[in-house]
Amino acid sequence: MSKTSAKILPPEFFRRNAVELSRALLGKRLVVIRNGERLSGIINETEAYRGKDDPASHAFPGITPRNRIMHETYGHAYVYFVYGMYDCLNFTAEDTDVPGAVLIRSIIPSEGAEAMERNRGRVGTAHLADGPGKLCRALGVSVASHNGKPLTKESGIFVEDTGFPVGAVEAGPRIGIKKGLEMNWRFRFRA
DNA sequence: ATACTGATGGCCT
DNA sequence: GGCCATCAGTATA
Repeated sequence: MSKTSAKILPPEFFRRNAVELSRALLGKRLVVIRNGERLSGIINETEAYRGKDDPASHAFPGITPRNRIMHETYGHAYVYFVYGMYDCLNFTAEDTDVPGAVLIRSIIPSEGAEAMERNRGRVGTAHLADGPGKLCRALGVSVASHNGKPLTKESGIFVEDTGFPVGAVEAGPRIGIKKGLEMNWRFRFRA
């Protein structure tokens, strides 16, 4: 039996408008290699963040130490720490020197679910990785270990196309922000 | 199901 | 010093 190998998305995949990239990432598989093990899940919820045209974006005020990678280049991990407790994972988008990123809000666990349960200190796949902070805990993603890394096999964090069928996509306002609520830049599909 | 709240610390002006 | 791109617990329905 030969298993059809999933294709790793190349950097060029991310080189586009963050809003378009948000939609395009739905159904793709996020993979993190941890202790030699593949931890992965299908991306089912994302949010787009841009630059000067987006008051909710970390990039809105201009370049700062934290958001630097959002401006510099596409196809990299932008990981930030919020609320004193949680890490959130984004993929940088747009062309070089144009700010933009996609926040990964939720994944449906596929490989390594048991390790994810341990990482989360919780039993069962329900609500294991259905939030930006939760999925980082589950996958072991943090600022220290992943921020600024290119999304490649060598980095141990990348995205694959497995041909997962995405049904109807719903768009709505982004979560947890107070500005930019008029943009429907949150996307998701139901499994 | 929705609504509220405390925890907890880095980032930015 | 104020503001968070969050979550788990609790309460209420």
